[in-house]
Amino acid sequence: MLSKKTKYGLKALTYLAKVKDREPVQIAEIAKCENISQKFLESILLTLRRNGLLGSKKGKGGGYYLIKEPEEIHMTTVMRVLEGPIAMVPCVSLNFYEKCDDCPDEDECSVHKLMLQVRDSALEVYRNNTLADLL
Amino acid sequence: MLSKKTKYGLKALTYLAKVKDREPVQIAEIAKCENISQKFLESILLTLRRNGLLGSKKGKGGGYYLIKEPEEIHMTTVMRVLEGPIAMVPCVSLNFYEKCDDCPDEDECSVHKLMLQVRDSALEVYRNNTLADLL
DNA sequence: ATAAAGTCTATCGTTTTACTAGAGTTTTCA
DNA sequence: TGAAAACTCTAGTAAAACGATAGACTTTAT
Repeated sequence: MLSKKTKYGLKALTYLAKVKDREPVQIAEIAKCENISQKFLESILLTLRRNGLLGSKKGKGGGYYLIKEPEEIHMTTVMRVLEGPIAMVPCVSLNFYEKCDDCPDEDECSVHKLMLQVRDSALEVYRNNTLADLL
Repeated sequence: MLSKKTKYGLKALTYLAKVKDREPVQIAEIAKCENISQKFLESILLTLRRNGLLGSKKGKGGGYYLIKEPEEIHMTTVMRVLEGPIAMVPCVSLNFYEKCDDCPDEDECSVHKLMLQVRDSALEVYRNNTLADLL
């Protein structure tokens, strides 16, 4: 299941992508328009900023804004930042690989075989979509 | 993330698919060979049986066995039984559709757009794989 | 009859999720 | 310059899900 965190994060990014001239937008505005708990959204925007997807401006008239153009923001990045590994199993993860402690031989493992395909197909979708494609 | 339940279930199905003549295999044997907690495996095999994927024979010499040929067992079925909906979000689920309570318009929703594609690509993988393909 | 094996219900500890509280910091603008 | 607006950050928490375990019960082969 997609976490609410990812869902809200995507919605917020989309919202910000529609803003003209990358003017900073206040958390409260996004939260209200997208029906998101404000405090929760705060922490989500914070992680997006820490991971280089958003910029922020403090003080009166401040807020969050996109740092890159929507065309440059790939869904692979967004998903990895918000949701974590794209693979459903660590043993087929590109960025977060981990060997299974059960499972003596990966090449013989049916789960491995199947999940490799699932990862590749998901990856293709995420690679073919930027934030601009979702507007 | 793929749940252990699904992982173990898949391994057990694969194990059973390799058995000659569909002889019943005891839980303990599968648990031992695949490094799975026996009690946990019990409950998994039970749900597989309840959902028509396995048969069981009670008493001495009993156990679980495949009810269909591996070629007839599609991964779509297995995944839905063990893992639940294939879609990452209820609003794009074929079998478990639910409207989002936030989100006024699905067609305008960026999450919806993206997750539709992810669902379709996953579905294609699961449709193209039967248990026989994983041996 | 007895032992082997599946069935079923209940429980339990841990982790994750979704969210909240509240204090602190920075910036703007009157 | 000072007060208000707005972001930053650290904790914490309730509820749900997950992974696993315990134990009593039922069925069947021999």
